[in-house]
Amino acid sequence: MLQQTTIAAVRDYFEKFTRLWPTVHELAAAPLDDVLARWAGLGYYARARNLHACAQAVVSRHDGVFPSTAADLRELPGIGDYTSAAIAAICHDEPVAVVDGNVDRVMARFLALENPVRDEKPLVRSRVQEAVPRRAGDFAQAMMDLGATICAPRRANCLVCPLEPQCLGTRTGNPLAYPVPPAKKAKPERFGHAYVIVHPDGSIFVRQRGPKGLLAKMTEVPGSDWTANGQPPAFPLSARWTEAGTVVHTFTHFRLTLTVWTASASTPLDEGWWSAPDSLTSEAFPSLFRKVLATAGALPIP
DNA sequence: AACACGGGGAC
DNA sequence: GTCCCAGTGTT
Repeated sequence: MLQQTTIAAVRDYFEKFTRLWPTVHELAAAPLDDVLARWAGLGYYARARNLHACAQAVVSRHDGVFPSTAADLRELPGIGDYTSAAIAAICHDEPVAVVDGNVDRVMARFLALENPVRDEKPLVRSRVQEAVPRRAGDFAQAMMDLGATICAPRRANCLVCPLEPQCLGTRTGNPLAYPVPPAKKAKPERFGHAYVIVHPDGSIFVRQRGPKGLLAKMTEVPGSDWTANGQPPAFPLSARWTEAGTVVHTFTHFRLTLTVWTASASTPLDEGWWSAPDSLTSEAFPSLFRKVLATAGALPIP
């Protein structure tokens, strides 16, 4: 959950997940759709699918017990270089380099890297690896906490930093110049339409998104493709359609503006289901579609 | 190596 | 508005 996501955003989700599925066996046995529904709103939904696949792999390949080494952990779904090293170091004191975003920043400053740290991964990893002491887990957490509290994104606090005597960044006089940001490109704009069909009994017609790509397998309301040019709406059924407003949502790599349309109808579309008002909040809606439903007046403003 | 992949909190 | 978060998987 904490991959690219702050503790503040994760905390409530973590509490609910561990209460609902306290063991790897229970998580492995849970339907994926339930896991996705509980993940809804947290983003990066591949993590939820990986978490579920990881639990199943631990049960099927490892008899329900997590492997102990970074190399073996690295084979599990959703466990990459960082997470495998963090588990091995913190749980078992394996002497491996644990490099998260905090450590990237600390090392970019410590080494005064002139290139974006993304392009210096091998160097950073090897320099951290050389420094790993006997208490590898404590070292890993110390480095991450140093980045989180002292060598922070907008403040370096060099006066209280234990690495200051050997830090090249502070020696340049402007440690905040590091890490050098990668050249960023503008976010494209996309546009589309969302169709909120309200049944006379108050339920909303929803469906599941496709198995791949953005927001895969999450719940949505019917809508158009999201293209760069604004197209007129193509309503999915004949009814009295009303424009309820627009929703603007920023994804990682583009900005989307959806026009929200509502109509009353009782005929379902090909694929999907009617979701009653009571069940609407437990559907696997990403934040985008929560905004759409709020704009349509079908959900309280989140 | 570059890109796809969400959402929110802090400033 | 911008930046960045205890990154991973795919191409």
